[in-house]
Amino acid sequence: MPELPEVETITRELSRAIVGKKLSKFSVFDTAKMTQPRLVLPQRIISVRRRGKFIILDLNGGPSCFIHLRMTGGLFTKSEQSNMARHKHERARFYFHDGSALIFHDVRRFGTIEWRKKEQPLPQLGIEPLSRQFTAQAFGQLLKNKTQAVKSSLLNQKLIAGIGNIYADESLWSAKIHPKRIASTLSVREVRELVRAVRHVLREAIKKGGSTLRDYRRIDGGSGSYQKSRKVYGREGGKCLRCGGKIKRIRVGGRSSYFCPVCQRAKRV
DNA sequence: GTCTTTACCTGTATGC
DNA sequence: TGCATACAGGTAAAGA
Repeated sequence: MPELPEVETITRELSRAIVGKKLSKFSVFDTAKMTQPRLVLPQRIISVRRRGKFIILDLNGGPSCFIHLRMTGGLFTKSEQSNMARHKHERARFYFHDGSALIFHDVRRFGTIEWRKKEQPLPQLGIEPLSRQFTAQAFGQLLKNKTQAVKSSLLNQKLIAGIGNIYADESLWSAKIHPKRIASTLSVREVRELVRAVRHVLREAIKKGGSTLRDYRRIDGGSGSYQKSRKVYGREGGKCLRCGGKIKRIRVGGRSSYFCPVCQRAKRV
């Protein structure tokens, strides 16, 4: 499930692989979900960047291509194989002048590709958690009126852009905060600790190329390795690596949430 | 307006 | 083996 570290990894790899290439053709195969854009081609790819969980390809003459991988989407580069047969889950293909291609693969068809002008705003996205703007003060302001569970706030892309289920659980464990704590009841110290934890967890995950638990793959088909560093996510019944407590799974906002009931206590407010 | 639940979607695991 | 069912979760839309 691509979250910020996975999307950042793909963005960096794509940047090395396709910036400077000339896009000569773009084909959509899943016409029920995506429309064929009106594009004047060829155009050169001038940059690949990330905002939240979006991957953005900028062309020299515009528009830009906004890709969201959602649950099972993936981007794969193929050298000299732009004429190769299409896999049943391939949803779109970018063809380049040199004969190479970029494949958009998505089993569950949640992923999106949108072409829009660079200056056209993205859906409202919150603070980038790895930017300077993500301070304890700024985050505290965002949470101060929130009566929802802190985990739901972490997953709210309008507040913070890029965190998904895995890294929300890992960050809350690192900060010793129960996922169901009401966001507005966090102390200044706890908010500071959570900001530190989010930054730390995301940075470590990027260093390891993200987490490959099920579907996520890098652009050459390789895996990330942060799944080996997970402390709680997917470890129901296992021992807490900090206190030895038994990791529990509960549902928060309709999502499976893993935590240690011993060192992430639900505090009375 | 805020928060929670549901729908979208398909492969995989489980139980009968 | 074959079928039914539950589950995974990012996001938008519907419902409370």
